[in-house]
Amino acid sequence: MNNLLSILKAISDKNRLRILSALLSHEELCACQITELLQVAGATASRHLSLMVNAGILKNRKNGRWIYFRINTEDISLDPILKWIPHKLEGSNQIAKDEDALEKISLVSCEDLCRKQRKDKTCSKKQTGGNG
Amino acid sequence: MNNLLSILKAISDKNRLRILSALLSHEELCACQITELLQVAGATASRHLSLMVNAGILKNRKNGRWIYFRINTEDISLDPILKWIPHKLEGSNQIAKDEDALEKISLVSCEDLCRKQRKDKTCSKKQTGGNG
DNA sequence: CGTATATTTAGTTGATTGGCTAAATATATA
DNA sequence: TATATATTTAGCCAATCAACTAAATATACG
Repeated sequence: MNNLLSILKAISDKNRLRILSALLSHEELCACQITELLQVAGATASRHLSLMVNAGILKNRKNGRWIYFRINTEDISLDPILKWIPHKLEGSNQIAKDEDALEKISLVSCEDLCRKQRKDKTCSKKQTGGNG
Repeated sequence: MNNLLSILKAISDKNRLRILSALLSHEELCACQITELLQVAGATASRHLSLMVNAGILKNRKNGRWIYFRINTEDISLDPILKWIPHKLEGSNQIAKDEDALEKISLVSCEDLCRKQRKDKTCSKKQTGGNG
């Protein structure tokens, strides 16, 4: 029961459903790509991802500084729900937008993507010290 | 997406999963029977039930003072998950206990069950006035 | 109509959760 | 080794949620 509950809780959140849907059509995505897709702080994306890993829905693989996530296809007991979800997501506006965004994100290397995110983060900080 | 989310949220709670499991094996149960099963306040059971009705998972039917709930079998898009859940709940201790409890609950009429619950409620209240 | 009563709705409270920033933990590279 | 940097963890805050009690809303029945 607790196992099932952790699976259900891991997918009953908008952003985590978006992650799942992205990985159902993209095999493997880097943490920075997920962060870019959701447009949240890296720490926030990381928390969602580790929740899904802990629930057994995702697996990850480290490659240097980057960590790649994918659906855990080893647990075949998940097959039915992983098949059902995209069916219920058909026609979703959000998912369609995400697919567009993912196409663009996929074209950029993780290095470039992370550089951009670092810049975005700096710019969004309040300019307390001023620089004029 | 919001439709799917409301379904997932409606089943990603321990007590609501217990309700669902009970109705997967019992066709139809009265609000007072669910209340008895969960051992919560009637209002609490009612809130869980209406959440599930709003998500489209359950339907209800009024019969005099009693309201009976059952799985909404009209929405066939729910079939896959309704089949998957009991599979993932196999071997759950909680569900086994619930099945035992339901056997006993089913033997009692709603009138008797509600009378018992009224009595329980009265007894659990603090005896502010005293009666000795 | 008036009383009893099953269920729902309102309103409150404590726990959980999703978001953020900052600090800690790897990893690559000079 | 020291620096840069991708990700995770920790700590905080606001929002959500599950539980309760009390009040409101049906419904049965005299």
